[in-house]
Amino acid sequence: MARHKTYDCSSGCPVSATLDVIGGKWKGLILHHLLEGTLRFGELRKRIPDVTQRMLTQHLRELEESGLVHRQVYAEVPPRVEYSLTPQGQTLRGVIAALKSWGETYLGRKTPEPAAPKRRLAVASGR
Amino acid sequence: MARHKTYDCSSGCPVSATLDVIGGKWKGLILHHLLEGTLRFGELRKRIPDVTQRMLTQHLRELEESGLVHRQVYAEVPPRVEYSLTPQGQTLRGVIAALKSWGETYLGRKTPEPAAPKRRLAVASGR
DNA sequence: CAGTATCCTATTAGATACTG
DNA sequence: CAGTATCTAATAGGATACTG
Repeated sequence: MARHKTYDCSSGCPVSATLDVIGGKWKGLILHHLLEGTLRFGELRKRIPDVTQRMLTQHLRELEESGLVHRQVYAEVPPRVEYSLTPQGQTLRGVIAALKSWGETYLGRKTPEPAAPKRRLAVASGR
Repeated sequence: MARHKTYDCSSGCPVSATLDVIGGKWKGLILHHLLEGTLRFGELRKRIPDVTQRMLTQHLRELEESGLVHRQVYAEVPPRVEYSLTPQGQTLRGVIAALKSWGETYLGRKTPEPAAPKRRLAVASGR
């Protein structure tokens, strides 16, 4: 999501810092797939059908700048570019796993659209 | 971030689902503070100085709609509203902890602005 | 194949003022 | 105190066309 700038809760928001890095619309997915191995640009596209070329490129660049993804360009023709996780990127495995596991439970417990119970009503007599 | 809509990788992106729910600019922080106990609106503001009133309200509403936060309104004057995590919200504890822990290491390993090594250079002779 | 370049829309967030 | 209402600015994201 490239919120890498303004971040003044100086050295106090590791939670936000992590979300800044992995919180783009497709970054979770990209990381998830790269955790299973090196992939070429086109292979990533196939695994994430709804991402546009532009967004995939952009997010990969951001992940690269964050030091999580390595971009290996082979000087061939046709060109070949392989993406893989850096050692630091690999350390995200546990985090992604936690997100995935929680999400599975959350999606399981929740019907797609609960259509809000009634909105704004939860009053108690003051004590 | 309220990307709760378009989400067609039907039942396949629990990672994204989780990020949709906790990925707002301030949601991680809000959740983090509420994990330590019930807080009033104003108390949350003090703990997250840079959030605007509007954003805090909005994110709290979204978290409430996601079923993670409970909003308790006391019919007093001056008004008092307390926010706490629902049981489902509590289940996020491990996730937030993982984000926090990873973020601490990440921030520790990374100087604020590495000023990019040289940009776009990582070629290898094709094999 | 693996991108860039443009253009454009939608979503998010911030500032400021007002209120039950 | 705990919000709403407006208005505006900044970003993120998408569509499409073109290229080394």
